[in-house]
Amino acid sequence: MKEPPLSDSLTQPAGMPAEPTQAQRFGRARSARSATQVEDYVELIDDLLTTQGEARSTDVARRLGVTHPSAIKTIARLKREGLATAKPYRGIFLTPAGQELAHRVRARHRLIVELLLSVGVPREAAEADAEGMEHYASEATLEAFAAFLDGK
Amino acid sequence: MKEPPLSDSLTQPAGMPAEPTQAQRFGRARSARSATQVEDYVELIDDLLTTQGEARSTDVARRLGVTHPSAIKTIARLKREGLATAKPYRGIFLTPAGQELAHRVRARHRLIVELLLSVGVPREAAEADAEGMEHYASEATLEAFAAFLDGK
DNA sequence: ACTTAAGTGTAGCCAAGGCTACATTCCAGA
DNA sequence: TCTGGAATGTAGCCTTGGCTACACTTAAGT
Repeated sequence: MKEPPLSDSLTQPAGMPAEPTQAQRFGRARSARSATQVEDYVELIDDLLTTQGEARSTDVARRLGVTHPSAIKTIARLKREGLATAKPYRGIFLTPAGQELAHRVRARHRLIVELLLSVGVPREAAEADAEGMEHYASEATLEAFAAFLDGK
Repeated sequence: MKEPPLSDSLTQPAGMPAEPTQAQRFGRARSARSATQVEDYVELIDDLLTTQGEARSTDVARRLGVTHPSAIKTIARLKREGLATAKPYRGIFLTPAGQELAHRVRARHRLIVELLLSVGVPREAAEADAEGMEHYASEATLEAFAAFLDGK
């Protein structure tokens, strides 16, 4: 999935038939969708590296609930994108870029879980739903969440 | 994408290495991801039918920001799944099941936008982010949102 | 009544991300 | 040391959901 051009964001005159705006929104959602995979993997690998000292493809597969060939294929994509490195039969490691991304993703995840909890979502549901929702929260939304939690 | 078995949900003893739980969460997120497309289309078609009186594939394509062959392909899927009907060169219509789904999806969308607004997310971001997040909100979360908005 | 542009449909390509089946490598215990 | 099972890697298939290029209807304007 190649990201669509996401064309120029002309501000829409109020009250106009806002088709382009809607199309942009869907476009943004599609881009986010294609990034979710990369984000989940990087976060998980970072987690494994810090808690277990190593990240092996089977561990990644098991934690994600997919078969190991699926995991390996995606890890290959991470390598292509310069986020991870791995030598055959050795573990997986993150490049600085990968680590950077992992930390950003984790912070975002935690923020969203916190917000969900603070509006009364049960812990289990908050954790589960955040797993999907986190990939769609824009900067503006994250800022608002932080401010809300702060002012509570 | 076929939905994975989503294996048995044994409740996890607290403090244990909660791998299965995490795998289940990712599994749930994957299922949700494959449903997003269907939900978006059904909601949009319903919207076009009520506001324009008809839903044509090019309109759907334009509103979603994709080419019309892409739209047609997905609409074919809706037909396969019994959510929509269409005769060549005529418009697209929703079956009762499709309408039911459309209404549920729209209600959910609105609820999420409302919640985001109520915690201080700017309108534009709320609308855009809801487009992606809505597909991941569980029943428990939606109930919590409703309760939160109610008690405000 | 024709012609033509817009709308609609079809064919075929690509990448992502699942899967199963099979091959290879590693390492621990006999 | 050697050997067998677990871990890892590869090959090949499927579906989804994008795309472009091309074909066919429909309907509108002259």
